[in-house]
Amino acid sequence: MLGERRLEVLRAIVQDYVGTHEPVGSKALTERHHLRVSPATVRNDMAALEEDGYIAQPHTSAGRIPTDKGYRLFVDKLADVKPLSPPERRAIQNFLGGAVDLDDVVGRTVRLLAQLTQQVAVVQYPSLTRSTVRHVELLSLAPARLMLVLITDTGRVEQRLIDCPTPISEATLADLRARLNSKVVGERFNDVPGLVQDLPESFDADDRGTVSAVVATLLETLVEETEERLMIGGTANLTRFGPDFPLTIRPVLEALEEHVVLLKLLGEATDSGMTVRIGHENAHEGLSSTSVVSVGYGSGDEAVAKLGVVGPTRMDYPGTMGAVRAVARYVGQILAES
Amino acid sequence: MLGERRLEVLRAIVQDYVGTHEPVGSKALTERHHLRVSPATVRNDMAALEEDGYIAQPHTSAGRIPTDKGYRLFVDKLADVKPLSPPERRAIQNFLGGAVDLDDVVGRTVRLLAQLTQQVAVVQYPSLTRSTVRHVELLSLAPARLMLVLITDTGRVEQRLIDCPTPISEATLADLRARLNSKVVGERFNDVPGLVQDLPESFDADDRGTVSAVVATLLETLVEETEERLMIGGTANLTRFGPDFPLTIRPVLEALEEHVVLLKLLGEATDSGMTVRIGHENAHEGLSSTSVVSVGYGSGDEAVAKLGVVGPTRMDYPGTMGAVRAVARYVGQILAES
DNA sequence: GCCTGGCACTCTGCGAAGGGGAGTGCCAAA
DNA sequence: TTTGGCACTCCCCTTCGCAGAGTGCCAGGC
Repeated sequence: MLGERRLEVLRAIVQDYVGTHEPVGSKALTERHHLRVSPATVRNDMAALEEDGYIAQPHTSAGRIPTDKGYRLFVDKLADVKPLSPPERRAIQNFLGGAVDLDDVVGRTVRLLAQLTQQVAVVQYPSLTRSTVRHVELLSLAPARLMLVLITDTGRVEQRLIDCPTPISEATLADLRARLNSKVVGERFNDVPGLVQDLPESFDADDRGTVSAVVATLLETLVEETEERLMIGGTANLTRFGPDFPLTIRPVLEALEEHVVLLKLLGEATDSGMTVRIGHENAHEGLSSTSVVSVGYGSGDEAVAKLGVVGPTRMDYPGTMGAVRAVARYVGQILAES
Repeated sequence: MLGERRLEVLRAIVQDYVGTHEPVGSKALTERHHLRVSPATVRNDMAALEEDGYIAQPHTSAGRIPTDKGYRLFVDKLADVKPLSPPERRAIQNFLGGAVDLDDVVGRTVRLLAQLTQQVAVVQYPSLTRSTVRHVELLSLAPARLMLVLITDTGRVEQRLIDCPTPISEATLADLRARLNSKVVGERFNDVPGLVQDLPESFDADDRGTVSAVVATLLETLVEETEERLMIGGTANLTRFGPDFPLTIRPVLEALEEHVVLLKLLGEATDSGMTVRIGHENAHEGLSSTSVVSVGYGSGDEAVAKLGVVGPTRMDYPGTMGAVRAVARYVGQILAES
C-alpha cells in the first residue's frame, strides 16, 4: 500500500516534529534527511500520507504534523526501541541499588524514570493478588482486640484491627498463628481462601468465633487491598508540553490525581511486553493529547505490577520505550534480590 | 502610624485584587466599597501606602496590587479567619469519617483540603518521633533472619529486616519480644533509646549479638523514619495561578516534588496556631510567589504533624485559613477515635 | 509512469502605528 | 484634610502591511 519511501517520509516527519515541535515542511525534510528526492516529490508523498490520515496540517499552507494514526504506524513499524547507553545502565543500577525498603524502591524508580524520560512517571506498587505471603502475624492489643499484620514477599505490609467476639488466650493465639502461617506462607494470595476456610472448625467452640473473625479479616485484606497504590513523579515536566499548555496541562493533572483512572490505564496494557497508547487511544479524555508507555515488571518471570510514563504524543518514542524497559528490568532485579 | 482609613483602603485593595486578579484603581475602590471619601482622597492614601511598601504598581499609571508586606499586614491585622458554614462542617465530618485506615485518612484529608481551598494541599503523616509505641513484633523469617515490625499509636507500621550474627531460638525470641514490649509499649519514641539500651546485657552471651542487632535496628528505625512522609493533592489547581503561569508553575511543581523541602517548610511553622508564610518569606525560591498556610494537628492536645495548603500570594486568606483550621481539627478528632 | 523545477497562491507570524481607556499626580479651592 | 479638575502617562487592543514558509498544480524530462 504505502511505498517504502513514503514510510521513510513519515518517519522523517515524526523525528523532525518530535525534535522541533514545529510543523515540518517538504523543503526542510529533504535538507535534514538525505532523502534522495526533491521537495516536490516529498510533497506528493505528503499529500498521500495526509489522504490516508497519517499526517495533518494545522492550517492551510503550513507544514505537516503527525496524527495519532501516524504515531501509531511509527511505533509499530518504523521505530526501534533505543537501548540505553552502558553509563546510563550503570547509573540506573547504582541509583536503584541504594533503596532501603519497598517505598524507597518505588520512590527511586519514579524519580529515575521521570529524570530519564523528562516526562511524568507512574509506578504501581507490586500488586497483592500476584504476590505471595511471607508471614502473617497476630498481636494481642487488648483482651478482645487483635491486630493482623500481613507481610508479602514484595515487602509490603498491611495491618488490620480485629474485634474478637470472645477473648482468646495467648496459647491459643500462638497456636492459631503457627497454624495460619504453616498453611499460607509462600502461597499466592489467590490461593489463600481455599487453604484457610476450614481453619475455624479445628478450634474449640469458644474460640471459633474469634478464629472466624481472623480468617474473615485476612480474606478481606486480600480482597480489599487489591486496591492497588501507585506513585507519580516528574509532574514538573508537564511544563514541557508547549506554550499552549494552560488548557492542555490541567486535565492531565486532574487525570494524574485520579489514581483509579491511572490504575485502569495501566491495567489495560497487555501483560507482557510494552504497551504504547497514543492520544485518543487512551480512554480517559483528559489524556487524549498524551501518550502512555507502560510495561510490566516483576521479581521473577511474571509481572507483579506495571510502570510507565505519560507524555505528549509528540514524544521520543524509541528513547522513552528504551528507558521504560530498562528501568522495569532493573526494578525487577532489585525486587528479586530483597 | 497608618490612619484607620488607610488600613481600610489596604483591606479593600487586597479583597478586590484577590477577587479580580487585576490591579485595582482608586475609582473602582470607592465604588465597590462604600468608603465615604472621593477617589482623590483614596489616591493620596494609596500614595502613602505605596511609600511604605504595602502596595505597588505593576506599571506606571496602572492600578495597585498588594506587596508581600501588604498581605502580611492584611493577615496580621485586617483579616479574621472565616469559619466554615455548618453544612461544610458536616460534609467534612462525613467525608473524613469514612476513612478505613491511616493512608485513607491522609488521602481523604488531602483531597478535602484541595477541594475546599481550590489550592494545592499538603498533609504530613503523623510524625513518628511524637508518636508512642503500640507494639513491637519480631518475626523469624529464616534461621538467622528476623523481621522487626513497629506499630505506632497513629496506626503507622514500619518494618525492617535484621540479619542475626547467630541464630536465635524461638523461646529466646519470645522472651525478647515480651521484654521489649513491656519496656516500650506506650512510650514516646524519644524516650525509647534510654529504655532499651541495657537490654542486651540481660541475655546470654550467645544471644547478645542478636539482641544488640535488634535493639540497634529498632533505634535506627526510630531515627531514620523520623524522615516523615507526606501526601500532596490538588496540583491541578495550580492552573488557577493565572495566564502568565507557565513560568510560575514550573518551580512550584518542582518544589512540591521535593518532599524534603516541604517538610522543612512545614517544620518551620510554629508548633501551635496557624502559620502563614507569604511570598518571599518562604525560604525556597521556587515558592517565592506563593503563600503557605499551615497548622499542626494531632489526636490529643499536642500536634503530631502538620498540614496546609500552597497557593498564590493573592489567595483568599480568611477563607483558606478557615478551611485549614477546620480540617486540622476534624482530622485530629478522627485520629483520636481510632 | 514517476520525478522534478517553476510558479502562483494562501496563510501565519511579527512588528509598527494608532486610538481608546484607565489611572495617576498635582494643584487650587473648600 | 478633603475634594474636583485637569493634563499626562502608559498599557492594551486592533489594524495594517509585509516577509517568509509552505503548499498545490502543471508542464517537461528521464
